Amino acid sequence: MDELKDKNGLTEKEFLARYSDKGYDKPSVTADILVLGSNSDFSGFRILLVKRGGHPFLGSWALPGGFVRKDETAYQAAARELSEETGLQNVYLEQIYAFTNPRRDPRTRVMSIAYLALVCGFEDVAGSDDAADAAWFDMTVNESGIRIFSTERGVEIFYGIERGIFQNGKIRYENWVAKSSGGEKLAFDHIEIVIESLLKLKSNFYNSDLAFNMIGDFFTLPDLQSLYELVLGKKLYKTNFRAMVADKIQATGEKRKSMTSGKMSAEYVYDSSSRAMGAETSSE
Amino acid sequence: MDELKDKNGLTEKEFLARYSDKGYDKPSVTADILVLGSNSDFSGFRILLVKRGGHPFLGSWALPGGFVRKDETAYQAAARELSEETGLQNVYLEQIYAFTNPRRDPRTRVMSIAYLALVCGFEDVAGSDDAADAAWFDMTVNESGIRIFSTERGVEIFYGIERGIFQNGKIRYENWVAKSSGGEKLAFDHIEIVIESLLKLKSNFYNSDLAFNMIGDFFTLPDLQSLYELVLGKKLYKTNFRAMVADKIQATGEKRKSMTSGKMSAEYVYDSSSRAMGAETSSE
DNA sequence: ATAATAGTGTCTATCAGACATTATCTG
DNA sequence: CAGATAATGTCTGATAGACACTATTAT
Repeated sequence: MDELKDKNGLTEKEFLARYSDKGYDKPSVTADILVLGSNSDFSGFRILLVKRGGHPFLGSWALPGGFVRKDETAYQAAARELSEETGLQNVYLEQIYAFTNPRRDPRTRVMSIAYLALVCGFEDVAGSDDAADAAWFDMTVNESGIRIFSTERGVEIFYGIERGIFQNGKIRYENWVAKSSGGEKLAFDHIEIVIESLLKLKSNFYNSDLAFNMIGDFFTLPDLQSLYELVLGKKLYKTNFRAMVADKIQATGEKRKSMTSGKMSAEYVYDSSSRAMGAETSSE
Repeated sequence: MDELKDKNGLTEKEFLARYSDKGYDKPSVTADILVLGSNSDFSGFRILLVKRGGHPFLGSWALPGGFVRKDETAYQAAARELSEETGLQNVYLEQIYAFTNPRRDPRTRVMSIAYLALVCGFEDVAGSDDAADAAWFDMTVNESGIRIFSTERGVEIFYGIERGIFQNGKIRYENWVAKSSGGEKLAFDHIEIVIESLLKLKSNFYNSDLAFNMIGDFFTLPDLQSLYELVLGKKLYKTNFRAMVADKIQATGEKRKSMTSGKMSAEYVYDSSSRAMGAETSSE
C-alpha cells in the first residue's frame, strides 16, 4: 500500500514530506454559536450576544464565536468558545449549517460553521470574560418577524420575515428571509444563523428530548408545556401533550411552583432511560 | 455609522484597507458530494466514485469533490464539481455536514463540506472528464453494513456497521460507526459522509418529495414504492403507501411497464403544485 | 367566594400497520 | 390455465386535535 508511487515517482511518505499548500487561497473558518434558552416564564427566548469591539461591524451585536484553531474540530471550537463566554460545560451543541458566502465578511474570506447550543436560559449564566461586552438578550419570534432586545442595554433589533421560494432539483421549497427595516442589526449574516437554527430546532423539537436541555432538572408539566409552545410557536392541548411526554418523564412525588403560575404542580425529572433512541445527529 | 473608529482610531474603511490575514493558520476547504441514485430495478443504490490519481490515498476510490474556489460558495463548488463529473445540472443538492477533524487529510488541514446530490441513477449519466477514473458503483445498505462494489472494475468495498452511543447535553444518542475489516476502503473519511447522508435522507424521505429526484419524470406506483422501500430499508404496505403519495402525483392516463415487474401499470407524473411546502432546508 | 389553574376523561380525525379480495396480465 | 402482480377495500391501533369536567388553591 505505502509503496504505491504517483506520476512523479513519489511514495506517499515522500509526497507528504514535500507537500506545500502555500499559494492556495484558503478561507478562514469560524465556529459561531447561537446560545439559546428561554426566559423565566417561557414567554420568550433568551440568546447570548457579544458586542463587537473592533471592525468590521464595530459596535454591533454578534453571536459569540471565534476562529477554529489549528488542532481542534469546529465542534471543539464551539464548545471552547461557549465555555469561555458562559462557563457552561456539557451543553447540548449541534452543528446547524456551514455559511460560505465569499462576501459574508468584508475583511477576507471567512466561512462560518454555525452551532446551536441549548441552555437553561433563566438559570442565570455567568457573563463573558472575553469580548468587549456580552449580554443576554430577549428574543421573540412570530409570523411578522424576529425581535431581539435588551431593555437593560437599550438595544432593540428587529427583522421582518418574508417568505421566499427556491427550487432544488424538482422540488420547490419555502424558506424564510429576514429583512431589516433600518435600526440596529446583527453583525455579519448572523440573523441567518438564528433563522436556520430556529427552523431546525422547531422541526426536531416535538419528536425528540431536546426540551430537557432548556429546562431545569426539576420541572412541572405546565412549565414543560410552555416551553414546547414557545419553541413550536403554537398552543398545545394539555391532554395530548401529557400523553406525549408521559414516557419521557418521571414524577418525583414532590410538588413545586411552576414558573408560569402561582399554583403548585407535581414535580418531574427527565427519564432518559426509557427513551427510544435513534436521532440523526452527528457525533464527531 | 461608517464614522465609527476603533481603538486604533481607524474607520472601518481604513481598517479594511490595512487588514491582512497572513500568518493565521487557515484550513483548506473542499466540497465533496455523494451522488446518489438507484439502480434500474430499485434493488440498490448507485453512487458515483472517482479514483484518486495522486497522493494521498492514491488508487483509492473517493467521493467526487474539490476545493471551494475563491469566489464561490460551497454550494456553487458542489454544483460545479457535479456538473464537471456528470454533466448533470439542476440536480437536488443539499448540504449535509461539515467535517472538520484536523487529521482527516494527511497533507494539511482540509475541512470538507459534504453535499448530497440526488439523481436518477439508472438513466445512464455521462462519466467524468476530470478525474483519473470515475465510475458508478452499486451500493447496498443493511443492518450488517455498507457494501460498495463494481463488478465491472472488480472492486468490492465493505464496512461493517456498529452502533455507538454518545451524549450531547442531557440526551443520549445512538449513531452508526463504520468499521472496515480490511480490503479496499474509501479515501479519507468519505464513508462517514456516506453514512451521514444516508441517515439524513432516510429521516427526511417519507415526509418529503425527495423521491421524485431519484426517479424519472414518468413512473409507476410499484416503482415509486420500490424506491421508498430502498431508501427506508423496509417494506411498505401498498394501500398505505398509495394513500400517502396520492396528493403528490397525477395520473397521465397512459400505461407503462414498471422496472420491477413485467406487468403494465398506470403511469404517473409528479404533481408539485398540490404540495404543501415548508421543508426546512437552507437556500444559499 | 371567586377565578384561575392542575389534572383527567373522552370523542374524533388522521394515518400507518396489516390483511384480504378482485381484476388483470404474462408466460 | 396458472401464478404473479395491479389495484382497491377495510379493519385496527396509535396519536394529535379538540373540548368538557372535576379538583384544588392563590388571592
